[in-house]
Amino acid sequence: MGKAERTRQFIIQTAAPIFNEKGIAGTTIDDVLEATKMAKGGLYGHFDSKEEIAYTMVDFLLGKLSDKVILEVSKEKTAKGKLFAFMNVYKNPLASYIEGGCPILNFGVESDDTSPVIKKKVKNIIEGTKTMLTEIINTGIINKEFAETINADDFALKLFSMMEGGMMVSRVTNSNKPMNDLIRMLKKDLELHEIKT
Amino acid sequence: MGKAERTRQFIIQTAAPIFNEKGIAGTTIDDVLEATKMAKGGLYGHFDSKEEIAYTMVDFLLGKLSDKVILEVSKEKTAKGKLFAFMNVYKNPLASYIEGGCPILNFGVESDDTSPVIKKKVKNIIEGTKTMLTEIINTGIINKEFAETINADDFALKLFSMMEGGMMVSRVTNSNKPMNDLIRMLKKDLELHEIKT
DNA sequence: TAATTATTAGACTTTTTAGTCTATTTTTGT
DNA sequence: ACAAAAATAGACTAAAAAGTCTAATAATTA
Repeated sequence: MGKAERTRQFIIQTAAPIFNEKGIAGTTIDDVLEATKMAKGGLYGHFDSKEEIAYTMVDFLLGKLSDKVILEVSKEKTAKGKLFAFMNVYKNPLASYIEGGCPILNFGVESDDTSPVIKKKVKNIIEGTKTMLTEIINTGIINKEFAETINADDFALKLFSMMEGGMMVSRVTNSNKPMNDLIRMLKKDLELHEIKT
Repeated sequence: MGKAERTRQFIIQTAAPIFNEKGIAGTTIDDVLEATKMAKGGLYGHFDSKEEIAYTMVDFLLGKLSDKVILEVSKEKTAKGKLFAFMNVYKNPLASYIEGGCPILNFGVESDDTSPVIKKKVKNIIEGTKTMLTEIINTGIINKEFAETINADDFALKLFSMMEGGMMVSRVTNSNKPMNDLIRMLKKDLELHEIKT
């Protein structure tokens, strides 16, 4: 990795949280310059426009969350363990894994009526995540970990939607309690379908 | 209502959907002028600044949603009917009651790290809505409509979070299906606690 | 290590956005 | 209908934002 690529990565890692917190429209190039202590020429040597910067930040943040989820989920062996690990990534919305909360939620809400390009990126992550959760649950059914009473598609959608909705509620109300209550409910719900061995 | 107040209301009703769709940072004064066909002098005769316009739009949109919810819920007599009516306000995220989706979600996500004033407004609506739902459920328990197995606080939070999360998922994926699936699950869930008469 | 290439600083230009001001028009109360 | 008050149009100013350019500096490699 040459100097240019290292600097590019530094810019991305340093400025990405700002985009996650203030949104794309709410973040200025000056914000990026201030955070990175770079001058304009330096920044524009690595990116052509604010739009390109924004797309890069969105890709980086969605990828970072995705990597974290995959890492945590893959540490667990059972379906139940994997689903619990997924939920645990979302606990603590006030000090979330990525500053500013869930980038899926943030960019999803910002882009749905303003940027088809970003909307598509978010859509892909949502569908990938939902598919992953569905497969975990179906594997759990096959392995006799869960009863066939559980509907994998439904549970995956419910779980994901509660994490996203809970993220917003917890962040706006300045409390981790809503999210923790939701996670507790989901874990209990899941255990209802569990086949005790 | 004099001319001034009528014009002010016209501006609010005409421009509010733009703020809901594009966000506050993403909406310009020129957007408002174009939508209302007004000139700058006209607009600034009714508002002092973009900030004041934004606050007014947020209040209007949150109030409009709140009024709609109260109207629909009050039409029903049973707790189950009221909860179903609440959910039905959220169905059809692609052609939502207010253009641009749920203002609680939109402004909650935009303001949580950028505007304490708007964040507070959203927080109040969230808490009011959750309290309303909790009271409906508790009344349902008292009236022997629901078994005491239902936890009012938990169910209210779950219901609300699923509507908000589902709103984002449905809008980003361009499909009402996620929201409709969530509503179906919630109705089924509720009926599990129902005392059949 | 010298030559070549890549990177950076920051002043400058352009564009966009917010906000002001005043002459004119419109409304309203008598 | 008319005088007083309110509202409006739109050119103008101010500020903030994005984006460009070049001389200088630093990194890379032959």
